Amino acid sequence: MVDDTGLEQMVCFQLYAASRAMTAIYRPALDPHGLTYPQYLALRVLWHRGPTTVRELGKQLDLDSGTLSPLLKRLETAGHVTRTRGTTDERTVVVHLTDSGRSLRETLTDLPRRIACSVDLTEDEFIQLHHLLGRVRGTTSP
Amino acid sequence: MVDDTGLEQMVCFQLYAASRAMTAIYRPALDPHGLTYPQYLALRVLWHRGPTTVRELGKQLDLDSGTLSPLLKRLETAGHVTRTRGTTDERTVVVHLTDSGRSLRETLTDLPRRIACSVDLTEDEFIQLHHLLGRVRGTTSP
DNA sequence: CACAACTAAGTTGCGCGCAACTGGATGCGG
DNA sequence: CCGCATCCAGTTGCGCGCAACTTAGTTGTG
Repeated sequence: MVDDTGLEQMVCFQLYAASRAMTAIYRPALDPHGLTYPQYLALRVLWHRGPTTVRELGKQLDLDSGTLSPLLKRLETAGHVTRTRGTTDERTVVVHLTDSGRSLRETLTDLPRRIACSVDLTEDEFIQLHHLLGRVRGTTSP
Repeated sequence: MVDDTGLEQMVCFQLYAASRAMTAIYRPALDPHGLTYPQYLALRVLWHRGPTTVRELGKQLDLDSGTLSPLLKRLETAGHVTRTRGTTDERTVVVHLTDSGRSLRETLTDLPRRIACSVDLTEDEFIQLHHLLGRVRGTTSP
């Protein structure tokens, strides 16, 4: 099982493959609503925090404006959010949920739970995985 | 720390963010050689297995021809591999390393070790993480 | 106040991922 | 041997990610 590709490499590939596998699990649930997984993540932040600047969305999701600007524009044309210039600082753009965007929260409310059930990990394993991924993120991003 | 976004959701996002963080760590090491992380993974398979069909590469990397065909074409124009039709089965395409592709193996030989050092996890934590990611992959992909 | 340094968002360009499809090769049942 | 389902790569189209750059607005400093 452990071949000569090296354990660390394997971990990195596993990360890469597992991440894609997880978003693949979300896809069939999000597709009917015309949402992608990153769009869903952006909506989650908005559901959680209310009106949010692009910059703050970027901090929460670890994405830059090069990714977020087109993504938010698509969410806007889909009718889920509006984008308005900030009043005090006109450089910023504040993203607001529309009724459509808010209503998605309820229709998708039990999604994470359903996903968790389809992934065969125990509660403890979820916590361990969460902890380890947090450490990877913590030691790599700063 | 655990807010109302739900633990499973957090794990999924952590996976998504950690995967991108890891490939970001590889980037500065691969960039000078004009390689991307997925290209590096494909080369690893070729280093490990020798001449390999596109289909087998897809199985190893969990990618389809829609992703691999252009990737391999770029590796070919970069001079690292050649692609030739299979002799017995002319549907298949066998990917061979060139001298250039083989030489990369030596220049990048200690890369995983260096990456592992820059990620502050213990040996045990690497093993745990590897195991948990394997379980996620195992329970989601089939 | 003037002006440089900085910042926020957007744009461009490129390489993935993945769905949907195409075309050529293979194999298998009749 | 023929026709038809199946399989392998490749192509197309679209949405990320991310680097590099642009534009517009803000802040700080003399």
